[in-house]
Amino acid sequence: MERTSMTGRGRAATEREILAAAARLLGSGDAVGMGKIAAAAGIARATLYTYFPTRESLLQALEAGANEEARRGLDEAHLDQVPVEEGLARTIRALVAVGENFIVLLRERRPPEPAFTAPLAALLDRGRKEGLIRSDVPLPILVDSLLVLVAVCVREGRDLGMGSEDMSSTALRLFLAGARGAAEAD
Amino acid sequence: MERTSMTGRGRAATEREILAAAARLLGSGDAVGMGKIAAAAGIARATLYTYFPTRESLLQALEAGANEEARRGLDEAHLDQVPVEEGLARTIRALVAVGENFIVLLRERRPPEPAFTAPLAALLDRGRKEGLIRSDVPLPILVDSLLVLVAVCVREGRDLGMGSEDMSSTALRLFLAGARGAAEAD
Amino acid sequence: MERTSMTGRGRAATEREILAAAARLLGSGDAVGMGKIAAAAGIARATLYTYFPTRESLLQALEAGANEEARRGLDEAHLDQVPVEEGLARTIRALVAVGENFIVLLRERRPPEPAFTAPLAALLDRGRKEGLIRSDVPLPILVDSLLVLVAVCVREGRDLGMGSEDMSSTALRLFLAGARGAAEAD
Amino acid sequence: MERTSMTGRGRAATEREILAAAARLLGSGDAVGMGKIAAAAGIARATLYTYFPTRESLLQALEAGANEEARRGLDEAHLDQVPVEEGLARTIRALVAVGENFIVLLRERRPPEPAFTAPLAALLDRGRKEGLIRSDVPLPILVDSLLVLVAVCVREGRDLGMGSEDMSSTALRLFLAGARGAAEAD
DNA sequence: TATGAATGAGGCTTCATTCAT
DNA sequence: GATGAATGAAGCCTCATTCAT
Repeated sequence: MERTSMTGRGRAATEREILAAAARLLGSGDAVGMGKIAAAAGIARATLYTYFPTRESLLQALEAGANEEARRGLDEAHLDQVPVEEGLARTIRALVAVGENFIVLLRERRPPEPAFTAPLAALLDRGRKEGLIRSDVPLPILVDSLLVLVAVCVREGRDLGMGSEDMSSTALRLFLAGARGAAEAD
Repeated sequence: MERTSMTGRGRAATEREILAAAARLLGSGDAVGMGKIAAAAGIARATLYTYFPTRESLLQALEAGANEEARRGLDEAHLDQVPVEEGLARTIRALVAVGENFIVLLRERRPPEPAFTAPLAALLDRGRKEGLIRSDVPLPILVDSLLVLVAVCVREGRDLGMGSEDMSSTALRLFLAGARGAAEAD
Repeated sequence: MERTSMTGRGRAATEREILAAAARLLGSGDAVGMGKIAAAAGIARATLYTYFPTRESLLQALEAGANEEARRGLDEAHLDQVPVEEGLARTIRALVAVGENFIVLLRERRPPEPAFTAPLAALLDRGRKEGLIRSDVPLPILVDSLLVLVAVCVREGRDLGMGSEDMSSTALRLFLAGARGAAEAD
Repeated sequence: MERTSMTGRGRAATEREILAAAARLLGSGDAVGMGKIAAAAGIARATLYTYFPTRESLLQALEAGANEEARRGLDEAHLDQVPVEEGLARTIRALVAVGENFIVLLRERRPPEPAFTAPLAALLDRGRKEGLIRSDVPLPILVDSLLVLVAVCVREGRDLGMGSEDMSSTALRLFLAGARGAAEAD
C-alpha cells in the first residue's frame, strides 16, 4: 500500500531517471531544453514539470544532489582528522565519485556552494600552516585550481577510458606536484 | 581630415567596441543575446548586424581574434628554440595576454584550435623526452590542465586585483610545481 | 467518447482550419505572415508552429493538398481513356474543385508539380495528334494558358457569384474556343 | 548649363536605369529588396531613395510607366475606329510591347488600372454587340483572360526565344479562337 | 498522475527607411 | 547629389511554462 499509482517505475525512480538524464545531457556540451531532457527520461514534457516545476528547480536539484553527494563524501572523509595530504586525496576521490554531476555544475556556471568549497578551503589553509601547501598563491585560486583539475581529469579521463582511481590519482598528482618530471613519484 | 565619413567613432573603432563588449558579457556568465551585446556596445541591434551578420559570425570573430592573438604570441615565443621551462613561461604569458577573449573561448565551449594547442602539446612532449615533464599523465590532460589553470588565474586574479605578471607566474608555478609547499620557490 | 483529449476542436480540425485560413489569406493578395495566419485560424502564433514547424512547411502542406486533390481528380478522370475534349472538361473540373488552394499555388509562384502538369501536357499532345488541338502554339504555352484561365475563372467567378459548374464550363469554352462569338455553343 | 552635377549619366538616365533594373528583378520571381534593386542599378541604397522615397513609390512609378506606355499604345491604336478584331490585335501588341513591366504588375498584384482595362472592356463590349465576341462569358472574365494570356505568352515566349510578333499573334489566336485545332487559321 | 496541446516571452535576422557627411 | 552608416519595425522560430483532459 505504499505506492499508490504510477506508470512502471514509481515516482522516486522516475525522478532519479530524470536527474540522470539531465546530468548526462547537460554534461555533454550542446544546448539542452526541457523537451530533450524529458525525452531522454522517457516521459512527456508536461510530466517533467510535475517533478520539477521549473528548469531552474531542476538545475537546483542537480546541484543539491551533487553538493549532497560531495558533502557526504567529504563528511565521511573526516578531513580535519587526517593529514592534509590524505585529506586532499579523499577530497578528490569524493569529487571524482560525484563525477558527471560535478562537471555539470561547472558547465552550468553555478558557483560551487560554500558548503562545498569551505571544507576544502579549510583543509588547504591548514596545509599552509603546516608548510605543506604553498602560501604564495591566493587561497581562492588554489581552491578553484583543484576543482577544475578534477573536472579536466574526469572529462578527459572518461574519453581516455580511465577508471575513477586513475582520475583521482592523476588529479591529486597534478594538483600537488604539478607537471614537473616526477614520473615515478606517487 | 583623415577619416572621410562616419558617425561618432569610425567603423573600425565600433567593431572593436563590439568585440570588447561581447567578450566582457560572454565572459561573465549569464545568457547573452545580440540585443544585450548591441546595447553594451552602444548601438542598435540592427546596427550590430551590419558588423556581424550572424551571432555565429560574431563568436567566430571573437575566436579568430583570440586565436590570432595567441598564435602571434606563441609564434613570437619561438617555443622550439628555448628550454621547455622557458617555453612554458612564454606560452602562459601569451595566453594571459589574450586574457578576456581567451576565457570566452573556454566558456563558449569552442574547443581551442589545434593551431592553438598543437605547439603546446609539442612543447610538453619535448619536455617529457627531456625528463622535465612527467610521463605518467596523458598528454591531453596536461594540455587541458595548463589551459584551465591559466583561465582560473586570469579569472580569479582579476577579481583579486592581480597584474598579468602575477597571474602568469602563478599559473606557471601551479602548473609546473603544483600546490605543494614551496613557498619560496618561484 | 470518441476523442480522448483536445482543446476546443481537435487537432485535425484545427489543422484544416489553419490550412483554410492560410489559403484564404495567401490567396487574397497582400503580404501575410505567420502571425496573421495564426490569428485568422484563432490560435496563437506559437501554436501554429506545433502544426507546421516552418512557414515553408505550411506552404508545402498547402501545395501538397492542392496537388493531392488535383492528382486524385485527374487520376479518377482517366484522361487517357476518354476523348480529348472530355478529358479537358474533366481536367478543368478537377482544377476548379481544388479552387482556392489551386489559386494559392499560382500566387505563391510555386511552379505546379510535374505530376500535375504532365498528364495535362500528355492530353494536349494527344489532342494535337488527333488534330483537335492546334499545333501552332507551343505546348508549354497551352498548358499554362489552361491553368491561368482556370485561375481567372475561379477568382472572378467567385466574386461574380458563379457556381463551380459555371466556372468550369466557362474556362473550358474560353480555352477551347476562345472569345470569338459563339454565344450559343457550349 | 542644363545639367549641374551628376555622376556619369545624368539624373533621368539613372532613373530609367533604376526602373529597368526593378522591372527585371521584380519580374523574375524571387524576393527582391531595395538593396538588390539599387545594386542592380549600380547605385547605393541610399541613392535609390533620392529617386524614389519609398518602395511603394517605386512600384507606383513602375506601374505608372507601364500604364502610360500601354495607354499611349492603346490611344494610338484608335481602338474605337477600327474593327473589333483589329482592335484586339492592336491592344495585344501594345501590351506585349510593354512586356516586362506589364508582367511585373500582375506579379506584384497591382490590379490593372481602370484607365488600362476600360478601353479594353469597351472594345470587347462593342465586339459583343456586333456578335463577334461571345456573350456567355462575363465581361470581367474576358478582360482578365486577355491580360493573363498575354502575360503567359510573354513569359513563356521569352523562355522559348519567341519574338514579340510571335507572342502577340499567339496571344491573339488563343484569346480569340482558343486552343481548338485550327492550325492553319489566322 | 501523466499527457497532448496551447501559449507568452524572447532570440535571431531582414528590410525599408533615415541621418550625417 | 551620392553615399556609408544607423536604425525601428516586423518576420520567423524556440523555449519554458501552463492548461485541460
